[in-house]
Amino acid sequence: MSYNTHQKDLIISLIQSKKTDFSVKELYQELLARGEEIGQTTVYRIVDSLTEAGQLRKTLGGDGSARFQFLESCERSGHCYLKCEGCGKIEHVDCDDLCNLMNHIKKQHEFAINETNIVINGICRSCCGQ
Amino acid sequence: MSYNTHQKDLIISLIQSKKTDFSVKELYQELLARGEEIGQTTVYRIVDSLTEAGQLRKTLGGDGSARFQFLESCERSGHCYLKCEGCGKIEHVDCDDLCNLMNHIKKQHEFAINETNIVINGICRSCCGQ
DNA sequence: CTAAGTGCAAAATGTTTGCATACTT
DNA sequence: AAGTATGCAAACATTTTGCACTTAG
Repeated sequence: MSYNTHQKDLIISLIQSKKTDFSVKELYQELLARGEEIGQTTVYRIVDSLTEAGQLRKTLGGDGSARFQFLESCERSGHCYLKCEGCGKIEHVDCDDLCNLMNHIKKQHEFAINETNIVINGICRSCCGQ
Repeated sequence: MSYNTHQKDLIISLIQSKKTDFSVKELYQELLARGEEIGQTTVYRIVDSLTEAGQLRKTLGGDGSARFQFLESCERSGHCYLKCEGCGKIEHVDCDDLCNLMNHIKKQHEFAINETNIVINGICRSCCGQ
């Protein structure tokens, strides 16, 4: 089983408030800056377990280190994430066109899509104007 | 400018034959196993420059190290990659449903999609049967 | 001949592990 | 009390850098 600890609470409430992706280092330093007491190793361990539990998605940042995104639990079909390569912000999209695409791929290409995991990269509106 | 070297030729012809993704280490060791003379640093450097040039796509492997996929040049809209999480094989898809989805996202969500970069993960037919 | 590329060894970075201590239940 | 989590320091792995040497044009 698993215990509830102060450190887990700290991390979970912090990542739930995040609208962009983040690295372990950023998380750790943000907690330190708030005066919270936590070890870097613990941040690694909690982030890993949340990733295994499917609450975070792990990706590769431009600098080569791992970055994580908070995933709201969203089981239903026809859902994907738009990730801005400018500011790192993640948007959610639910729509019929995506549903159609996924059905097409499943049937025509005989490919079982991992639906928790669809990320489309690009530039969001506010970054585009700059 | 840039020079054509033996090492570049080696790497480019090797990655073009690859149907799955790969790490720098795998590339390096495969070359060594063939008796080719090349330094690990050089593999890193050439793979990096190919990535910058858009010929490779960099992702994060389960073990935390970087993996690369060879991307055929495919500028047109309505194209994406299906990556099997079982065997690592990459398939290409071109279809109208994807085009529709991308138009929808562009217009409705005001998001400029990076079309060179769309990867959908899942399990391919042959891995599914296992 | 000059600019670009290579490869070694060393350094830097990101991540994991061993272990003694502290906390949850 | 027993099992789990924490945090430090050390170990590890991957990737990058400095520099002398080689190669392509």
